[in-house]
Amino acid sequence: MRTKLSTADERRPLVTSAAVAAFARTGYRGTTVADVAREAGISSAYVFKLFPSKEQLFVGALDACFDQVVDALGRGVEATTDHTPEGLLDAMGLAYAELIADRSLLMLQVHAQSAAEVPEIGAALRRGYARVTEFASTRSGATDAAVQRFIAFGQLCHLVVTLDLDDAPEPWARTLALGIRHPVFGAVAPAEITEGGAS
Amino acid sequence: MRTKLSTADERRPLVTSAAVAAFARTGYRGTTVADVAREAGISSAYVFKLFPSKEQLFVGALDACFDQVVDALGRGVEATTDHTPEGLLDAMGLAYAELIADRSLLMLQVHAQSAAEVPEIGAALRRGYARVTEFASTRSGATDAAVQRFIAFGQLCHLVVTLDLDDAPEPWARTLALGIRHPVFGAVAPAEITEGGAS
DNA sequence: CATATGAGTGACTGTACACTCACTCTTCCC
DNA sequence: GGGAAGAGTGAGTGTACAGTCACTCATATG
Repeated sequence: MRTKLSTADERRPLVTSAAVAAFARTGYRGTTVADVAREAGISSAYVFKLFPSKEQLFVGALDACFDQVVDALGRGVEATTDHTPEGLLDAMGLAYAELIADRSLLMLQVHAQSAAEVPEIGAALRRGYARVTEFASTRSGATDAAVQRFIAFGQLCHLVVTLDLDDAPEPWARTLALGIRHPVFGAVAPAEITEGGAS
Repeated sequence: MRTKLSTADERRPLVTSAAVAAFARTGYRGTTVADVAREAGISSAYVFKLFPSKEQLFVGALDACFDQVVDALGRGVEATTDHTPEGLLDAMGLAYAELIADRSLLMLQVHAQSAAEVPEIGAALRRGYARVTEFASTRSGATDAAVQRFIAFGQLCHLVVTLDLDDAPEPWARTLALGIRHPVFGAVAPAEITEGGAS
C-alpha cells in the first residue's frame, strides 16, 4: 500500500498550499510546476489534471493567501478589547504580523505584484486588496486616511521582510524597520506616529 | 554608412536605459535579453559583449534607476522654499511623483523586489533603498518616524500604480489612492504645486 | 469474476531562451 | 596600401520548461 489514493477534490487544496510555498520562494516565472508538484509530492502531470494551467494554479494560490489574510484580520479584531478605530486597526496589524511570520504569504503578494501584467493575476490581486481594504475599513470604522496608512505600512512591511531589514544593523535599515518585527511576538507599526522617536 | 559606430563605453548607458524600459515592462524573468536588445536596436550577441550576464544587466538598470530617483529627490529639495523637515519631505514626494509619471522606474523597483532572492539583485536593491532613505533623512532632517512614513507611502504608491488604482472608481481603490495622482500635473500627499509653469 | 471509473505517472513534444563563436565590417594609424 | 583594434552580428548549442498522451493501477459495484 505504497500510496493512499485520495479524491481530486481532497487533493486540490493540498496542492494549492504547496503552490503557495513554492511560488512564495521564487515567484511566478521563477517557479516551475515541477517545483510545485515536488512540494506536493505528486507528479507534474497530475498537477495539470487538477488545475488547467500554471496561471490558474498561481491564481488559486493567491486567492488562498488572501483568504488567510482576511481571516487573520478577523481574528485580530475578535481578540482585542480596544474598540476604537485605531485600536481595531492596531489589532489587525498585530494579527497580520503574526500571520506572516513565516514569510510565505507576504512573499506571494510581492511576487504577485510583479506578475500583475498577466491579466488574471492582476485581477486576482486587485480582488485580494479589495477584500483586505474593505474589511479593514468597515470593521474598524476608521477614516479613509487611517485605512490608507494601515495599508501603506503593510506595504512597507513587505519591503522590510523582502530585504531582511529587520535584523540589519545599518541605521537606514533600522529607520525603515522601526516597530516592525517579524519574529512571532513582535508588534507591527504603531498607529500613532505623529511625534515619534529621536534620531 | 548604414550604422554609425560608437564606442562600447558610449553605448553601454544607452543599453542600460533600454534595459530599464524593457525590464520595467515584464520583470527580470519575464524579459529576455533579446527584448532588451530590440529595445536598444542592437543584436543580443552584442548585449553580451557589453554586459557579462543578464543578471549584471539588470543590476546595471536598477542602479541607474536609483541614480535617477536620488537625483529627483535632490531637485525637489532645491525647488522648494519650505525648509521645514515636513516641507522638505513633501517636496521630495512631489519630485518623486513627477519622476515616476511614466511608470518605468517605479515598475522596475517592484520587479526587483520580486527578484531579490537573486543575491546580486537583492544587494543592489538594498543599496538603492539605503541611498534613498539616507538622502531623505539627512537632507530633510526629519524624525526617523517621518522618514519611515515617507518610504511607506512610496511603497503604497507602487501598489497604486501597479494595480492602476488611480483611475479606478471603486471606493476601496479611492481610499488607497487618496492624494496620489500619477498624471504629470498631479500632486502626492498634501502638497501643492508651487512652481509657476505654463502647460 | 468483469468491467467501469477515476487516481496517478513516465515519457514525450515543441518551443523559448541564456549564452557562445566564428565571422565581417569600420576606423584609425603607420 | 596594410594591418591592428574594436564594433557588431548570424547562426548556432544546450538546456529547461509548459503542457500532452497513452498508459497502469486501485477501488467499487454487480
